Amino acid sequence: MTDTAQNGRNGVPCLACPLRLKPAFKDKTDDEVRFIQSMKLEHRHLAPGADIIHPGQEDAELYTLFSGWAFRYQLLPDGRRQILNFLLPGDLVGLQASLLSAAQHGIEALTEVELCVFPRKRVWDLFVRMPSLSYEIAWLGSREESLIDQNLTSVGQRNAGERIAALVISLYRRADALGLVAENGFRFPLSQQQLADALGLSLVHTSKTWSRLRKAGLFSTSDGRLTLLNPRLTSRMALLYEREVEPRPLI
Amino acid sequence: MTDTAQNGRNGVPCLACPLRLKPAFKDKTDDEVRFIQSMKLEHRHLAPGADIIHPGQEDAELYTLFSGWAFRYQLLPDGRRQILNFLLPGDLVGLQASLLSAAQHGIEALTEVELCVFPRKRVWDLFVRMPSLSYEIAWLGSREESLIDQNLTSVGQRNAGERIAALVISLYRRADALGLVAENGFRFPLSQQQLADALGLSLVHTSKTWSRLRKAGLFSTSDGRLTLLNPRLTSRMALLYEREVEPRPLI
DNA sequence: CGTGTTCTTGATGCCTTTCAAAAAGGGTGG
DNA sequence: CCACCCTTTTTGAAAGGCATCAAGAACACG
Repeated sequence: MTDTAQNGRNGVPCLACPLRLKPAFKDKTDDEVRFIQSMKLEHRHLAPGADIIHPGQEDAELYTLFSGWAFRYQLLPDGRRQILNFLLPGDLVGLQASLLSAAQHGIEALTEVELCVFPRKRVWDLFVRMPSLSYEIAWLGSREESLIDQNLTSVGQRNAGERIAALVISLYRRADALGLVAENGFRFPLSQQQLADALGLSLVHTSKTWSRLRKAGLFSTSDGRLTLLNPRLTSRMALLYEREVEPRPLI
Repeated sequence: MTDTAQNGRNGVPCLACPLRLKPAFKDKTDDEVRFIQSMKLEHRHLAPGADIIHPGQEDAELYTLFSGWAFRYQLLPDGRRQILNFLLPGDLVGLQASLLSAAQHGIEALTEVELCVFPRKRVWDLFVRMPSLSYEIAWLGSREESLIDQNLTSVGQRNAGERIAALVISLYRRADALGLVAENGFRFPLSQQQLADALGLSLVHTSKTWSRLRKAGLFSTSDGRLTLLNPRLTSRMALLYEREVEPRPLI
């Protein structure tokens, strides 16, 4: 099913990484890819719901999400949960946690995931030995910050319908850049509770608004997939204008 | 009034930077500080309300905030504004904007500010020549992301009173680490409109909740200063537990 | 085919927004 | 120093969006 079995403990060799071929990612020199390969400790496979990083963890490793979806979240002492952002294939996972002394958030697998594991200790090496990669890591960190900025703007300023539209559009575009969209549809593994926690809305209100937008013909769902029926209307409702998705580094 | 006049266009020499002495910051080697000095193009002085980076700007420089307060924000097409985070002395300004091809946000001076200007073009040099500094820049980027995470959690999960309490506590702690607090009071230059935009609340509701918390004895304001009268109660209302403020790099 | 989870729907209430206008500051010029 | 104007803050009233409570429907799974 995955490549793990055929390729053993380290999965696909980085030089032959299928993700690298996607238009979403920038080209790398062989040197860089070889360095990445040498840093890669393990190819890890986790089940849906598994903890990738738990809140407060002090020895979090750095990962690249090879396949599947995950999300980053923060808890309040009384149990309320905010989902901060979603992680899709090619995204760096745990950069913040691997740089800071303790993780200020948790990361959980949303679907089955495969992770390329890079030991925390070697991140420093990378900065010393591979400036080009370290620059790209900082770039990816900034890109993630920019995504969170947008989520914060959404939660702070948009109403329920606008928030849902914005989230759907944004995930659609990211999935599309990865070649995961077929006939305007893509795998959409979020439960309504997770949606609610990402949007800063109650479960009930999320459900009602979600079905209102479906009935309005913005999108449809079936079998864990979401199909965007009216992208124009959806992005207009979201007040979210197109932005070029420039290719990004894949570490 | 400021040191700018006496020190000319480059302000205080970095080796004698008074900020560096504060306990909030980690020590640096002379080599590192000299490199920073050599990268510093200018010491810039701006008035309150000035644009430091405007939304969409493609040639944003990198700055360190030497004195004063600023904030980062994002606009929706219809004019709604979300303030993403506040910047205090010693904070890196414009990292995201200087790495990405176009700024996804604006940055505005809240008070008079002094900025150390580092040319965008030389950021790459820094990654090649000074791995220790590049690592610290990535670290500071992650720290900023962590602050935004907390704001997102606040806006998504806390009610009006809790949000205000959390913001006040968080700014208090940051100001305290910089030695800006005297007798539990510190300069608090936010208008209620800015507060509202940071909290994701309407101006009216912000005003009412703000005065409710004042009357409840959490804090008082006068003359542009805020005094924290009941830190325990405030942080309990905010559901915000203490966290060690570890010293951070000052670039 | 039970049993637990997730999703849906209805009813109620409150937190927050919106509308409106007065009060309080802040700065300028006479 | 006061009159005047503009911005910011405060307060009241009404409406609405969203949360909460509750329970039934749909679904997944062993």
